[in-house]
Amino acid sequence: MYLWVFQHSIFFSGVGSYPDELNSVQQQAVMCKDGPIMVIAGAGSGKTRVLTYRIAQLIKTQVNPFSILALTFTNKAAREMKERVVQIVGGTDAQNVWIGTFHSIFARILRIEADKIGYPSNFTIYDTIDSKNQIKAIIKEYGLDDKVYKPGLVLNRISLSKNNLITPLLYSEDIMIQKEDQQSNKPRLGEIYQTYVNRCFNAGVMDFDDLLYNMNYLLTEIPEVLHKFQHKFQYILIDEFQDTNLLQYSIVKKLAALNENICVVGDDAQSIYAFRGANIQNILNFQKDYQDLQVYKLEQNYRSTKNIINAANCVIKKNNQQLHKEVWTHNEEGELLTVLKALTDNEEGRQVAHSIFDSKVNYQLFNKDFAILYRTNAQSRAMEEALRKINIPYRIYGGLSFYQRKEVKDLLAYFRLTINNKDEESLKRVINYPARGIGNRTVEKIMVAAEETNRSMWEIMANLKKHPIPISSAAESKVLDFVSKIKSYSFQAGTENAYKLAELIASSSGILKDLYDNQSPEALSKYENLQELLNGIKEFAENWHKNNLDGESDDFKGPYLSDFLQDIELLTDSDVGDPNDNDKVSLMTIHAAKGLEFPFVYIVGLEENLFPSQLAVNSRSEIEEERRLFYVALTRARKKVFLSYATSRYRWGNLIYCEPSRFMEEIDSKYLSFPDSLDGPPMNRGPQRSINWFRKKPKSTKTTHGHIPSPLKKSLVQLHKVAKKDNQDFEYDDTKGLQVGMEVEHQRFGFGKVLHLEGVLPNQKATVFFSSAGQKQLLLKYAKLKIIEN
DNA sequence: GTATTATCTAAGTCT
DNA sequence: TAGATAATAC
Repeated sequence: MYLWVFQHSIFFSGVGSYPDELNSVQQQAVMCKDGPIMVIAGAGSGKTRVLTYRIAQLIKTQVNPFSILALTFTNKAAREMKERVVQIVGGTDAQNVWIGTFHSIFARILRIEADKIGYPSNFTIYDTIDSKNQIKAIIKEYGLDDKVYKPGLVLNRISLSKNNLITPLLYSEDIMIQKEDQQSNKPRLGEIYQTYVNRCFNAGVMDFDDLLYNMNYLLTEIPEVLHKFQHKFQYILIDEFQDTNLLQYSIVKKLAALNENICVVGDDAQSIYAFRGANIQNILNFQKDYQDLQVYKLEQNYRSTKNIINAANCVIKKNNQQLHKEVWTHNEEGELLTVLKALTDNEEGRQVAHSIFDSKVNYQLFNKDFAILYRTNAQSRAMEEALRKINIPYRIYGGLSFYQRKEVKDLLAYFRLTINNKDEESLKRVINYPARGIGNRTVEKIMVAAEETNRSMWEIMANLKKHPIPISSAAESKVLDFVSKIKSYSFQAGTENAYKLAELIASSSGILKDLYDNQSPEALSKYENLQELLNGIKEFAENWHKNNLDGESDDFKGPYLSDFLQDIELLTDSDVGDPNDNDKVSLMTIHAAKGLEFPFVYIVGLEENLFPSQLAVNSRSEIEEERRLFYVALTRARKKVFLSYATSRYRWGNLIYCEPSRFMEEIDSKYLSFPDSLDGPPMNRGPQRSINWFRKKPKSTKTTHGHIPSPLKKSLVQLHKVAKKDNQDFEYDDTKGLQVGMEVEHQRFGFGKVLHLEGVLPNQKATVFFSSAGQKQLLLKYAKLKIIEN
């Protein structure tokens, strides 16, 4: 409380402006309190700063934090915004502002209002994998060819329809759409769409798009809800407005219709989600829809060097479709952008890794100062391997997240089924895992019965006694066992603490045992992942208690399992960071990098048909989107950009030759440097050569940077020691002369004793007993065992 | 109904 | 290359 007063007194002493923190345009955008406002914010021009100070300023002028709504696209952006508001106005007020992603805020509202549109408030959420599986099942039932009706494409089309407010009915009535589907030989897409929507509804489930779609539906169909939230949210702020689609815009417009206190911030040059229905048109429409709109342009960049800004401007200039804007900076000129050329994708990885190593030493930087950005997730592997080889810690954002791993999804499916018995994808996932004798035939019959009666599979299963279906009595009793097991979980979900129940489910469902009994290394790591998930729940429960102490601290046992599910359902793994251990190189797609900044940025895979993507090269508008993507990538960097490409790479399992990306050529060469190839790492060099290369100062840094910092030598020696140690331990196979009875060490299983040997050398197999992991059969050429003693 | 093996085929970006 | 699916054996 004291803190709160203190913070506010500082505030009021500032007479309401922030000359030290904000430039004049930023100040105007912050101080202009009421009415519609649009801020066109160039890259690095302090857009988040405007948003956060604006929220602070609103609170300062006595606006109730509960009536401020700030919407972002990513959890990360939301979290950062919240943190920064906390810094300015203090904890309590900031916590009360509704800051979140479109999806999470709407999910929160829908939980409260779900019954008004026929959903249970405990609805569960399908992620993309679940949605695809559901669609796959429908395609199969219809007897259609899933090579024509590719589930991913079908989902895409359904998603785009929802985001453009096209219902299944409108879809099947639209002549253009029907013609399109006929031409692409997929006339039954509309039917699939309708069935998919029905199934989700019957299962009490929403997919990502439904969270938006149903929010809009709620506001359209239930006037009392519309009025409630129109009155509640007096001030609305939207981040990354250029990425909103029609559906999102429709919702926002409805919410803001009463007060018209809406502030949108965006940059058309950074619109990179048109493929998902994002509509640049929204920016233009906004000007039409709000006649008394105030527009502010932020053009001064505070992030990057002149060279980077100039290079980025060269690129974006090639686009026809754009609002006029001139981004400029007062920052230093900085270094030229360095172009790296490699022969293969793996070589590219090596060069980038070595260049990072080198820059780290030359400029005395941390790992976390570097980011490697790529167009597609598949490119991360070469980078990972190279970084691992020279022992540079890294962290991958995106890709297959923790929550998308099979074993994690399996356990979560039990949780989801516990909370929402009707959740069909979760049901199908675990009904026979671990194996309990309910086979495909039985499941199919349940699905048929569900389809015929327009009910969920669960309802069929739970009413087997009253409404039998043609399955064997053995199968029936197994199904009933399963039903009663889930029912007992569901019962406990209302009384039991999340962590306790989660543990109970993990063990009594048999998942943990199944993995434990299977002694393969894969199962071991899956087992560990589940333990990690359980630990996560434990931590969640503990934090939850801390955060809710002031509230209902009576003898409340919560949080419940449903609280945990709601907390994680919309998380992606970029949200599961470990804050204590964050000195790591970041690897991510450019899409994921939007809104972030790093001192040194490596943009890799700059090749035709990769970046720009081959799927985009045939249309002007898609090429422009790729170009904006490149613009986003360039403007992530503060100090220096490296552009790299390979002249060949493996794709679809075979080697293809690549040409440098057109985007590189669009940068005026006066902003580029091409290091003499002799100075770069030579191809196929052995470990000896690479060490020499490290020691030699590369030309690129020699010409642009004056001196080598003095601790260079020391760090070099240290880093090499680490790298070497790692290699010696497990890279070399020194199991020649391995005999029964010897003590060995394995990278994962630790110490063990050889019980048995069979086969001859290239394929020799050993049976080893490990104290920590039990008995294993290992192929020597893969296991990389190390002999400890005889 | 279950487990193992063989074959296939997919790889664009996110909530 | 790896994960998913189909085919096969048990």
